[in-house]
Amino acid sequence: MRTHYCGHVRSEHIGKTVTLFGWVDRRRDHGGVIFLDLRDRSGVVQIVSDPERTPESYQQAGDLRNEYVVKITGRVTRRPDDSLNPRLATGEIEIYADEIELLNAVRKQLPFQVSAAEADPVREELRLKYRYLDLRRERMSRNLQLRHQVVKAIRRYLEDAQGFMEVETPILTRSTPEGARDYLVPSRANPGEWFALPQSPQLFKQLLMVSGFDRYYQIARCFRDEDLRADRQPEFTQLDMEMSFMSQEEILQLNEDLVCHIFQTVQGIELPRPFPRLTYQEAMDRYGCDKPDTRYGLELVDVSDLMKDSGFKVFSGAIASGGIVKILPIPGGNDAISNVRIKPGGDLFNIATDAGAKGLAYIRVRENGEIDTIGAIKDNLTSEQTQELLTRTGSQPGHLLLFGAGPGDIVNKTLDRLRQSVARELNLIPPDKNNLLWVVDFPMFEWNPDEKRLEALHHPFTAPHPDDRADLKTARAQAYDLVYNGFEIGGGSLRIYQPDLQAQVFETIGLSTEEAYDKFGFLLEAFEYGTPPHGGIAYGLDRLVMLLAGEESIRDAIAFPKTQQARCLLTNAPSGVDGKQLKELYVTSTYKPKAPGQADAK
RNA sequence: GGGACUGUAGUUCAAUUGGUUAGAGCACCGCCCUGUCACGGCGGAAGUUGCGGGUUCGAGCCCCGUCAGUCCCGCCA
Repeated sequence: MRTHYCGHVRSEHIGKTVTLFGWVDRRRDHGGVIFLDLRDRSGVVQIVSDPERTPESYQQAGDLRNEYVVKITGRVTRRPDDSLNPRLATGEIEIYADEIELLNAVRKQLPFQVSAAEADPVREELRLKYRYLDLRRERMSRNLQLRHQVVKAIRRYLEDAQGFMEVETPILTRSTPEGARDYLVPSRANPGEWFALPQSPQLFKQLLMVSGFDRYYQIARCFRDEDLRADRQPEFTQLDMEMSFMSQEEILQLNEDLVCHIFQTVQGIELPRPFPRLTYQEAMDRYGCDKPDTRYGLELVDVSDLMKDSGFKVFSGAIASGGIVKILPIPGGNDAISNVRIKPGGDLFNIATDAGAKGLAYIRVRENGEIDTIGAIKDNLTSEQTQELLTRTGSQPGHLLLFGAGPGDIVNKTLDRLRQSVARELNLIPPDKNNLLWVVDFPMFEWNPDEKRLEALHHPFTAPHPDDRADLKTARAQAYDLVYNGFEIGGGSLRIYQPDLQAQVFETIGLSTEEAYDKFGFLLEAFEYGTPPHGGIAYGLDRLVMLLAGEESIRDAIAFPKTQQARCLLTNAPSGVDGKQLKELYVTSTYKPKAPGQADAK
């Protein structure tokens, strides 16, 4: 009996004859026996070519180098030697080759060692140029398999357990209201007009609700033409969901279920439930951030009321002009953080000023309960105020207190960045911790100082909290984000389904009825044909996979990612096109793209 | 648009204050040994120091420009 076990040979196959396909990963010759490591997508299997058994196979194996695609037929045996090396993929079983067929050659010198030890770094530029080889490496192969497992778990749960249905939405479409820059595609059939690639399927999924597909999901590709980061790519994948007739509470419950299912099936991790919830206000108060990393403490303390009448004008002045004063207390900060770093030119000072702060005040709590600080603070604090301040911040000897004073958004931004930086430096972040939490009750709108108007924080179809209808300007939204270890991995909202309320929201953000209809009249018209109450959520799939894989770059969760300059080093896209193509598209350009690396040409 | 870091053999790195013929591990090639598994031994080949210019008696190292990659700010849910 000959069984085909390509890529899945395990100890239960011992005694059977198998056929395997793969790449010769390494070849060694010992004691007249030739060993081949065969790499395929399940890892590495050791092949033994025994000269006493089959002279032909020995001859073939002897001619091999580490550079062939092969088909090997042989018998699975247990390794005779019991000194197994558990670190290696090979070991427990091996295969006596009866026949080795060379299917294809491989260039003898690879750009980098595919089988190199995990610790061996390779320049990312090279990895991206030869991505197909990079993906052969164990780490990347594992990441893509993990991604596949996550998607499979999502589909199983949503379709089989919850009755969701996947619907594909257009890639060539209109601009949606997310607010990022669009990728545009010229229309040959409609001279001078342009498609936009979707920033998300937002409008289409709401239309599907009107159509009666009350539980929709899609693994959806999205595009945003903004600058890249370690966790941002110009094209990325969302798990996009929308459902009708469900309350916010029901949506959160279903999604907790989904996320627990993913962690359970993919990682074998049982997440504690229910997920903690923070209101937006609590998150900003305690962490200065709407996606707080709650794996460690370092919570912020508001001392505005204490400093209101302080003689220290930086503090009292900030409050007088509508700002706040908050403290980031750092246990052990006295020893760990020197004054040089807090004062002008220091790294922590720079973090503060980069965030918009004017400076960085501090107090050091000494052994005897005394405090060290700059004179201007010390001279203007009564001993009662000092005591209250130390009590509120839970200060012990050794604490360093960093102050933020000024407009609330700048103070929060400053202390949030300092908090994260300090936590990393002091190793306060526990490994292997999975903190998931909901942030709820986001505000509906945010003041845009540049355009001098209110802006929808989420998007303009987000429903306001039913208790806050009286004054929409300050209303909370029925919007929620899912935060995982300080990363926003999902966000959504209940949507507006009543036309009059929608009109009020447009009015609030200064969008006239005409402008609104011009932008998304098709959606507003659809809503006149009986819209069910609905809401949804979208997850950043690449980011989720990155975090589950323990990677620090989203690129390591994507098969073929772009560089920070939004180029593909493998295909060298984007590229210039010939004039004929442009002419067909009625696109004229006076800008001649330079070839990448042109300056290198002689 | 801005800031920081990086670029040396196929690859990962080293090279004192600017000073001889730019070194090492892995990979590659040859020979030997060996049920090996990061095998071992001996030998070999391999370099426009990203590219262009400048300073200098002399530049991998200093200066200017440029290309590429990474991280961050702005931007972006």
